[in-house]
Amino acid sequence: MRDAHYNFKAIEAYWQQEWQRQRLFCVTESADKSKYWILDMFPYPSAAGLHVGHIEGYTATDVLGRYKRACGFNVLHAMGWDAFGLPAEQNAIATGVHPSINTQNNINAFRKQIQRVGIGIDWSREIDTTAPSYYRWTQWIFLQFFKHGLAHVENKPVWWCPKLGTVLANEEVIDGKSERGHYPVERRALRQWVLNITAYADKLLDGLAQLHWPEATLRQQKLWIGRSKGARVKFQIPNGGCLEVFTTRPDTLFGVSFIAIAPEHPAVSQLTTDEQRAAVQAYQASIAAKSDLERTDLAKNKTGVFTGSYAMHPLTHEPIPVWVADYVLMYHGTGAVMGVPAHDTRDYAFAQMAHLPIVPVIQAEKESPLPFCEPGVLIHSHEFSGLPTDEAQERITQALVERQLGEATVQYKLHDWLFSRQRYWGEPFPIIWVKEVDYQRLLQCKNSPLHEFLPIQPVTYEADGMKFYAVPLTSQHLPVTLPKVDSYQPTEGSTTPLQNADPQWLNIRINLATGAIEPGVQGASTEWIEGSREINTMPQWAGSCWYYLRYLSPHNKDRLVDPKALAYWGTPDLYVGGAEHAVLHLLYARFWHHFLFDIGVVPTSEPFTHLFHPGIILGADGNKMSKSLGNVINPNDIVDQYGADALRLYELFMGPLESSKPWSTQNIEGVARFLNRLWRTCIGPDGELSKNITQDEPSDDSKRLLHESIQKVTDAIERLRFNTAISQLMICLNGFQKEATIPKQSMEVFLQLLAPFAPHITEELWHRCGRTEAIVDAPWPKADSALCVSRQLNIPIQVNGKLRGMLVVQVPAQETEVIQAAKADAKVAPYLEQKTLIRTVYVPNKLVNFVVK
RNA sequence: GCCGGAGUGGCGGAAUGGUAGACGCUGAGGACUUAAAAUCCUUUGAUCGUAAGGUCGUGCGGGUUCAAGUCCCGCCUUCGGCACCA
Repeated sequence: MRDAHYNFKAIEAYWQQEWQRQRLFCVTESADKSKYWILDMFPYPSAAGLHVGHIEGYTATDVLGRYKRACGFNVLHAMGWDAFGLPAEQNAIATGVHPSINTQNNINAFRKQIQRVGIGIDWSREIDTTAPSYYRWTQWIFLQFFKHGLAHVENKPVWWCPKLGTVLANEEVIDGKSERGHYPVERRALRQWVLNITAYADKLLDGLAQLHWPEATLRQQKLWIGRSKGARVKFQIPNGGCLEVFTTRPDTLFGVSFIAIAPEHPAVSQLTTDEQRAAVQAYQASIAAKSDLERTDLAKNKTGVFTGSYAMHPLTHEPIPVWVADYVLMYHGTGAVMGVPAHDTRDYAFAQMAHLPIVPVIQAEKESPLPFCEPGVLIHSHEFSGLPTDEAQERITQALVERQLGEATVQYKLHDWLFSRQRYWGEPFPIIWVKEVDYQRLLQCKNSPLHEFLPIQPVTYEADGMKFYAVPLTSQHLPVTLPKVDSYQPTEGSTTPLQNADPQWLNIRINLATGAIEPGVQGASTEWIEGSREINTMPQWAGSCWYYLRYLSPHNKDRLVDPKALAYWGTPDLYVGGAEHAVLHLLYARFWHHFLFDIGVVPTSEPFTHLFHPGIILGADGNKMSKSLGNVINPNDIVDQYGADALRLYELFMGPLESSKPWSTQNIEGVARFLNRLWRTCIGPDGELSKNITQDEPSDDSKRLLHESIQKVTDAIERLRFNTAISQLMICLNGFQKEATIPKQSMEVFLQLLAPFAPHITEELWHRCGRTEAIVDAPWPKADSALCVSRQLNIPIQVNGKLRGMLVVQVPAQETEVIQAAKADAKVAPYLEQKTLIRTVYVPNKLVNFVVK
């Protein structure tokens, strides 16, 4: 292969094949080398193929990986597929073809695309969340949650999306629409699996402190967890019992002029007097008819109706009117609030609407209009008057505790994680539902293998007057694979496509003593209990919560992750992926990892200590790339036209990695020219190494340029400022070309610097220079800082901060000499005449500034 | 509404408080060519001036400093996030 012109197609194909053949990027634990683990958020293999945005991220990590490797690190860079999820299932519904077929096709296309841009991946570690050998461990982790009482079943109002035929987690609902597909959602009460993430709220919050993450992402997680300290306060109500409210401002307790409860609050009908019943019921009906979007519209005026009842203030014993108001949300706190109009904006608006008293109980430092929502000093608050907010909160809470009418508590915005979907293409739950009597028999059979994941508190649900108990299958039953079904069509209510599976799969019996399972209905006996399988599947997030761990020992059959591999690789040194996962994936995965830490599976509590979000690549029109706008760039077309190296180089040259930037096919010409110029510089018209590449010693100027480039490129890669690294490489090549000849040793160093960005062309030229090892395995060049300093410098001379002249000085320059010369400079002197020199600022090797009057 | 990021030539963007606009694109002029493409050279912030050179200039208004794109205060625009969370 001795092309005279830059035949990127042949070069790229050849080296990609060669790297594969040599298994160049396959790594193993190696005690004599430091590890560097670089992790990309693995993609969902969509039918649309890899996006230029994916490539930007993978190229960035590849550049870092190749660079670290040249620096002597043992670099782990693996790839996998987050392949469960709705689009494959929607396709299955439309075509009747099993989602796994479609998924495998997409995976093959994605893998090929990634290989085509030359990303250095250890493909021996490839994982696929839909492979039974993988989801066996997803199911195993679920069973651990189950065993530790963190997974249970609730019949609760959930977001139901009729179009998708499934429920969605809070996080998957945006403005009353599904995150995927933007279909309307509604509230429905359904039986659901729930993971108790709120039990980890504090750990997830506290753990943020040790993370090197973008500030905005840390803030988003913090706000999402939404920890608020406050108190629960009981207001006694007429027919006995209490109305409990949550407040973060117990210090304003004496300013309560009403209590507002959510329209769905269970105490509404008890509290409603006969005179008010019609009005309250009409109000409830009007709220029920509204969508959540309408209800939560901030701009709307406050509404509500009086129940006719009064609750008793816990400290003053005064009667407080109880209102029903839809600005109170049933799903937060207790679904009831104490209205303190003087010190809460919402309560203030409500009180004005309802003509309720507004009693100030907090004094502001200076005159402030009501509502005043800041801390201050208490007034009109009996013995607590005069106390500052923070002290009053403690004292008043204490007073409530003494009367058993309140307690200090912490409330989270974070809700438990809705963990089941009424769909087909997801991990089946390894759970069997049995009757109460059978569960009791299981409990008595103390040596049963089925106790492996049995929780202390049974997980149950009731239907048609029957109570069902969840029995966890054992490790030996895993994986529970997806059965074949005739129809993937989503269903109404709480049935799911798995309901259509073979009854032999749906109904099984389990041997209490041995844990053996047999298909179909065969009747119970002394040894066997009968049950039916859970027919929900897990949400798409499940598989992505722990995939990175599997990269460390992807083929291990006995363990989720090999502890030896874990001890060597630790946690990823850098995790790169989109900011759109700031709360969803990153919070869920942290939760799982914290839990795995608690049960001793992993040695650290946090999975991702260093995180980076690449910016989005927009269409040439500045809009987000989308089919409907017709501004989508297909990376395959770019690779065909300009080559993978040009694509890689351009994507990183566009701008800083973290910022969003528009695509410009015109600008890619620039980097393509740069690569062509490099080729022509190295290869002569005969296809051999150019005559201009010589064994000469480099000139001082070119030596300085090279070492300056080593320094700048190295520093830029370390700081992920790839765009400036590339510009320095362009400067370097421009400089080389000004010389009559280029020393081969300089060119080889230049190729090494460019290699992480444009691995194919540099590998080719490197070998044509006569080198035999892979360019990534040549040690990264070191800058000689002594060579970087120029012997001559241009020193700007300012007068009163304005540039007036330029001085050329020899480098070890004496201050007095420089200043003398500066004063004497023909362009500067006139500005100093007739003036008094007040001050002379001299910054060595930088500038001179004369301050005159 | 609240919280955060960002505003620099015709465009993408550079610039540890120290020569604003590196590098690239585009445009203009030129060389090579029968011609074109490719390539190479010159030039390309605005403005005044024949020129030397001057003045202005990093969203707007102030401030700190010998010196501000960079730091501080107050706005505007824009992009994200949250959105009655008590």
